[in-house]
Amino acid sequence: MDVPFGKPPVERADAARNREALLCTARAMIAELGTEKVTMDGLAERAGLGKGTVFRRFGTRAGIFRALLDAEEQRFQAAVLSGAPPLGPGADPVDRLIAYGRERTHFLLARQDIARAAVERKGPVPAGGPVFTQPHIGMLLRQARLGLPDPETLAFQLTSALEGPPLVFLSMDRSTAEQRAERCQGDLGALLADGWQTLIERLAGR
Amino acid sequence: MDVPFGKPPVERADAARNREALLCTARAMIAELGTEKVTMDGLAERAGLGKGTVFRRFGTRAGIFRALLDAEEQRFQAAVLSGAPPLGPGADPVDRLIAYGRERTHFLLARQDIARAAVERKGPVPAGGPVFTQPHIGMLLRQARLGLPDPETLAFQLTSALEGPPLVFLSMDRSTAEQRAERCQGDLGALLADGWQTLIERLAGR
DNA sequence: GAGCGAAACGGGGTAAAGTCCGTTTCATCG
DNA sequence: CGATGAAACGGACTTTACCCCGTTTCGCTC
Repeated sequence: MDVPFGKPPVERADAARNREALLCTARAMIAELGTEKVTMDGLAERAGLGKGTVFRRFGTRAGIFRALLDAEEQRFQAAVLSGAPPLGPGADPVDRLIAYGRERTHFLLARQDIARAAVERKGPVPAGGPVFTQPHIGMLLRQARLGLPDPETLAFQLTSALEGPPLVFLSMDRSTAEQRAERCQGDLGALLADGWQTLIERLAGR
Repeated sequence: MDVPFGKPPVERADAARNREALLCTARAMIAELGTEKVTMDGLAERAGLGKGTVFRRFGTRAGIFRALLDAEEQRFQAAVLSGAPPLGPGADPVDRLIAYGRERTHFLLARQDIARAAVERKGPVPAGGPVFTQPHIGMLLRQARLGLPDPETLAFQLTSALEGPPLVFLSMDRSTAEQRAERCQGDLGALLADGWQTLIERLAGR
């Protein structure tokens, strides 16, 4: 029985350089064309690299966007895992749930285009987000001791309620959402965050 | 100002015949290859028609699956709009909410492959489902007079909690879900239905 | 600083969705 | 019936994600 990964065989210098170049070019293209128009060929050409390289680096189109989100996602998760309460550990679980949802809503909404482009269209879960969100919500639900029959499943559904709107269901033409936001004199983020809070508070019987 | 559609210019005979043929062929191909492997070219060829015809008929790949679901979806909606309580009108709104979610869960799960293939990967909402589900949930939430600050947004999020798992988030390799189902000695449908019920009951303060 | 194995690169190749437009077929009306 | 305009058809064409594999570069070792 051997240790699987003694060292994650450190990335080669050229590879690292190219990844930077690609991410940088990607950001530029997104800024000037929008995520829709970023194509693998286009990106490769504009970065002065081969198409094969792009795929080797990111595996899939969505992979590029995931990579772009990665640094921020790390910071977000760090804030949750070891930051200040109520988002971080230490606060009451229900308060943490509320804080998590509010924060996550704004996080996703602020990066909606890229986040949406980062969801893999085939294969497993919309990667990245849910992978962290679901277990976290599950843990907090259990800690909160709300007498729920099946916290796991509920965590699954709450994850969907939280990330679904920004990631998937909000793909409805933006107008609908924005219209409602205007009618309610609040931005969409606030609406969703408040909705989440309501959901959790009721769930907790407050 | 003229009346927009005096008559929805009745479908031409050949068009109707071809649509049947295509739907029929599609069903056959799904049964024997799975939804993944159903391609527009393949379908056209196997039905002995041109590719252009397939697109004219269904607009998009997802459109085929939507068409396949359509009849059943109609029946489902009819049961909700004018069937027997508690799914249909007449029962207490909260009971209707619970019934709706339970029924919808099973409906979607029983057709998961096709339902998933029917979601449009670009453009507006995952068509079909949410378009009906969201307003319906919204209506029931309002009727229930639960003192919710913003039933509309909540309806949006609950729709995501309800349809997200079967349609999107459950794309996680089936194993995960099934493992949990086994561990909990219940099928996934029951788990999700119970989860939904819990969510609504707590929301209603029961 | 030359050799070597592994990793990265490049870009042509494939498959599948979706578009276009010239041709064919249908339903209607004289 | 036969003409006629609208709708449907077909299949070549375009675009893109993703694959493959021969070639190049890197980093290490002696």
